[in-house]
Amino acid sequence: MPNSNLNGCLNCRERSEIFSTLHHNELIHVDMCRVRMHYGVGEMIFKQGSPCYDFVCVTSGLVKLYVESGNDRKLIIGFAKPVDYIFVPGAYVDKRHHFSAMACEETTACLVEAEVIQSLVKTNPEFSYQSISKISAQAINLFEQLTNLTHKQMPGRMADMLIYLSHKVYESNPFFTHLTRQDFADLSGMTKESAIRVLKVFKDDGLVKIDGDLIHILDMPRLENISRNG
Amino acid sequence: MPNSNLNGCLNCRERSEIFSTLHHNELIHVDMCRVRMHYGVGEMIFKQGSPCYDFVCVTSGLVKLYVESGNDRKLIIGFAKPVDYIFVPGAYVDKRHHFSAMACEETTACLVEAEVIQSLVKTNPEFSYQSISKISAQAINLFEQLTNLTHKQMPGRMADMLIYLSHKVYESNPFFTHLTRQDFADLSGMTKESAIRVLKVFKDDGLVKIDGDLIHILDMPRLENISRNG
DNA sequence: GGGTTGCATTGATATATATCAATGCAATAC
DNA sequence: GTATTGCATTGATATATATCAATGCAACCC
Repeated sequence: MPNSNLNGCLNCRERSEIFSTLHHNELIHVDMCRVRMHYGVGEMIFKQGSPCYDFVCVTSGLVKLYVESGNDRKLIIGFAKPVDYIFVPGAYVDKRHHFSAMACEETTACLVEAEVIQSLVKTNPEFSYQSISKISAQAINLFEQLTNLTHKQMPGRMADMLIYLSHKVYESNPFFTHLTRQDFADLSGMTKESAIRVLKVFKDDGLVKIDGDLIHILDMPRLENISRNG
Repeated sequence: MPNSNLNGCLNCRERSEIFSTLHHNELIHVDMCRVRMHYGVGEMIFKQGSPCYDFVCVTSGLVKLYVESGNDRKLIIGFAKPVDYIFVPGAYVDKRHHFSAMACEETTACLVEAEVIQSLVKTNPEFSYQSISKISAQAINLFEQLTNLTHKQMPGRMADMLIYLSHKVYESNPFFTHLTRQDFADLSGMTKESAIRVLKVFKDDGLVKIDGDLIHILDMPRLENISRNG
């Protein structure tokens, strides 16, 4: 049964601001409709272009969100980690996904029918205000990503990415990551080979230390400086 | 008096979907709070980083929206034309503007205190749903812009830009524009010189005809092909 | 008319970045 | 134990793009 765990959504309410805006009976309703899913590393949660039926909330693991262009290049636009819900803008526009979501680690997520969530927007003003804030914040991040990727050269973009991973995704330094060099490249808009070369320079300059999956930013001020000067 | 024109917002309701969601008394209220402004070419309507006090709705002319990065490079992320309101995501996040708005032609716009609009989000579910749709559509455009700018080379980006101008901004072909070569460059993420060179190739290849401010796309299928193949 | 200003254009050159091809290297499969 | 697979790394090279410097050219000013 989907809501066999009685503390399901109530538990998440304590950890995610979005659920705190829901009234008790709304939360119960969401909880009833919820399906718990597990995804292995590399498994697709949803794919760009496909119809969007479900609202997805990540409860454990890590999910990368990326856009694909024709020539099978990818650009990672962000991550979802516990307890983030993935705002799907297409749900309010054309009922299609405009980016893909893939598990980068063993991941569990709750799915709720998109209709259920969207009807909350129409009945709960707090919830809709939260939704607007969420998508607004996402748009603001996209502005920054746009200028970073178009106005900076590779070292600046790589520095941005490392700082982003440390501050926003893993929230620690050093941090463990299972991201591949290709992911690094897809995050900073360059080829895998270029990513490797830039990282090598950073290592040689004593900016970072990379030990397998462990990344340690040794000189954050200098890295921030590289980010600033593009 | 701001609402000397009795048909003010009522008139816009007929031309812009966002106002059609407002109830009569809400519209009257917005109309009462509204200030009509005029901007000359090159005049700034609001600047990135500044506090956002006002909701802006363009009633005539053309406004470019752009983000600036440290090294005084710009990237135009879109335009607002009659009757578009400019959705300011910062209003729901940190009360700051995250992009700038500048008139590219003689422009008139109505300003309404941001608070007035934001309170409508909390009282009118139709209006908040519209707001979510608007910002969602904007986010979707940003995804596309991101991949266009990072995964395509100059000819592809220039083709995208010309198609965008013809289809979405001026909605005609040929079209008159007062945009400069620098604007073209800021739209397609390259330098002014590169923009000129790419345009020259397009002209020599018979793809477009440029006569001062008049731009004529002669071979749309081929231009779309260039856009697709990056 | 001559000067100034702002934008458009061109050419020469430097630089950043991608591509291609090869090799290394650890984990897993048989 | 050897083959295989997937990812990381390196070097050589080609290409895309920016930069710099100069010139053109129309509009406007005095």
